[in-house]
Amino acid sequence: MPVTLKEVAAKAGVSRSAVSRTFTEGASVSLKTRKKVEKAANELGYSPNALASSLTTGRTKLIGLISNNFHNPLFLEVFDLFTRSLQDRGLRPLLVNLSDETDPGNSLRMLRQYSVDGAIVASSTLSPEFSKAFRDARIPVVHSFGRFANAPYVHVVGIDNVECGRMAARTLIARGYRRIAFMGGPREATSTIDRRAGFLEVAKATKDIEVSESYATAYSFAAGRTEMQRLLKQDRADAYFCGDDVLSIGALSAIESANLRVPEDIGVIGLNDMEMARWENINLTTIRQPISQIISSSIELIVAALDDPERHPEARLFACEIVERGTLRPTQ
Amino acid sequence: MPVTLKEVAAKAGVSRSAVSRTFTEGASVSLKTRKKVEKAANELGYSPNALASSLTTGRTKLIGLISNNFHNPLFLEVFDLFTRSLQDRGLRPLLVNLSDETDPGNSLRMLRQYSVDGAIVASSTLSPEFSKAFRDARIPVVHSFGRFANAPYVHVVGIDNVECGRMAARTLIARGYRRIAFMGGPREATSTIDRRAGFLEVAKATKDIEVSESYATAYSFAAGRTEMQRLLKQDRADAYFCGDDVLSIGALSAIESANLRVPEDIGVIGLNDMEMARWENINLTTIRQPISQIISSSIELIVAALDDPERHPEARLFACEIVERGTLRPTQ
DNA sequence: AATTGAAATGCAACCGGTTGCAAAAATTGA
DNA sequence: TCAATTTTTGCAACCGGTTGCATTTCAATT
Repeated sequence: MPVTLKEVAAKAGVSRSAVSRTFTEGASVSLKTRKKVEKAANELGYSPNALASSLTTGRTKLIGLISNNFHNPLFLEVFDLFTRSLQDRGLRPLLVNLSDETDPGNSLRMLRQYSVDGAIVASSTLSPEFSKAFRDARIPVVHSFGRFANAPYVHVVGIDNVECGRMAARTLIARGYRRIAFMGGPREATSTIDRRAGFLEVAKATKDIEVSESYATAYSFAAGRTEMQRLLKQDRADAYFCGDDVLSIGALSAIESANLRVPEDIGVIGLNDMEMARWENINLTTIRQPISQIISSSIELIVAALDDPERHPEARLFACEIVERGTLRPTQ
Repeated sequence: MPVTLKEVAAKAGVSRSAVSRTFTEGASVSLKTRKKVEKAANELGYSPNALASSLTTGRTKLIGLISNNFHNPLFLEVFDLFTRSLQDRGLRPLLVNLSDETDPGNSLRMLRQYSVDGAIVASSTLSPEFSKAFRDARIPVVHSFGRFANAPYVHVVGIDNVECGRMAARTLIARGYRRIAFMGGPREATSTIDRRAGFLEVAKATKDIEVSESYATAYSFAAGRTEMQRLLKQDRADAYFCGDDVLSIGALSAIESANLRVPEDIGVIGLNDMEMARWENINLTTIRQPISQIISSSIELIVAALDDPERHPEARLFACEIVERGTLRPTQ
């Protein structure tokens, strides 16, 4: 049904090569034939079949966008930015939802079948096995929101979670909180592990500070609320660093339900600065993750990797900053 | 670099056709050659190139997933469900972000270049021109969250927005609110228009009810808050039906900031029942849109349309229900 | 053992493009 | 004006598969 090269060639009275060349950047065509071809193409409503051409060029301009974070509101912003930036560069996101997948095999196979030029793994909770699988299949990959390493196995773009943990601890201490605690997300996520490490490091190095830790079962509102309810029944801390904003908001709601005041009775600091943190009825003090920088950097990196698949893996880290809102006391 | 059919054929000592047939459902191959081929394929790590085969079969199993709602948290759930269901059926979502696009031409061209088998337009605010453009290009399309019509131009799956408006009005009236108001999203969105119509219809048909209306500039928290702040300075109503949950939450925050009590001083009812409405510190009474039904029905419809592109366009509507939470007084 | 029909196989053409190469056309310089 | 270049063009082969058709293989039947 769709118009093909051949038909355009026939109508324009030129060879198929000529048509192909008019639609190929930098190919050698005279102005005269180009005009003829363009005219015919317009009249027929022709547009080249990207998939057919990929067969010979070896490039599909398809990029696998792989994630398992379909419940973290931050990721709506993430998808928005990724899809727009990819589109702007003429690349197409093939979305892969890994929510209940643990084995990279399937998704890898699928992305190979569609000959994606590259893959972006966007997740802080996904096992590194996924990125590794792509690397081994020689598909350029960047792991966004991944874990930093001095000698990364694939391109990694993200934040320094250890430093975020330190920053959180320093901030809580500076506000005069003495009994501080880390409330993490899933124990096995590298982001949880790193944030905890930084947090404890500073807390333990500071005298007169008591520190404790606990874990919610997921990065979700319900998990945060449940965990905070449990904590409130016990011997609670003065301030909590929650592994993530959704978790913090869940915790805040538990605190509120228990008729305790924030930030006077309990302080809370989150991480991410997702949209809801800004909502005036939530007004969460948090650590901002510069997602638009992370994403544009990821795109830059994947584009570079497309040009040079042998490029040495690189880790790019971005600094985070405290966003002052209402859930922490002012500095003493 | 990737292994091709030819190599497998050589290794297995059979023709290329034989290899192709072993990987084609229902093709005629003897058990013996199938074994040989499978062995060779496994050893080489072969998996067929879906794009190359689409050239002859005319099917890519690619589905364009088109949306402009990258700021409505509901759509994270929507994307989650769509991508999973598509994957479950062996279809692949090619994501198109239409956020700042007003002309269907570009996206249509792009999706044609990639020979998508079909398209799902997931948006309540996108102009019908988009779906029409696909229909005209003879690409099967379903418009999810689209506007109902008796003789729809394409497949449409969604809710009866007019009926939702009526339901909202009836509910507010039943709770004893007398001065009720509609706070819509963008004026031009069909969802806004329809919800308003149903709301006014019931309100005007009920005696002793005073009704008014106003519009926020977007379906967003900030827009809802701003609009409610404006309303509070004026002669305000007793209860508001907001065009959407995010809008409602923005409105709630304005009410709270003005030290008015919900639901005693002002009642609010939203629409969507997105995740945040359930959050205990928000606890929004709202009208639930059955998104998982809408989505599974959309998928069903697109799959059917793939099989029979000439299938008559059909509109499927789903009933909504009130989700009772804390922002409306109990029935008097 | 011969006949028959069904199942399996390979050949070759095709899907919609791209591209190396040689021939043709246009341009340049003398 | 003509030879030497440079640019443009078309041919034909190829990318990685699929498929109609004729041929071969196999099992069932007599």
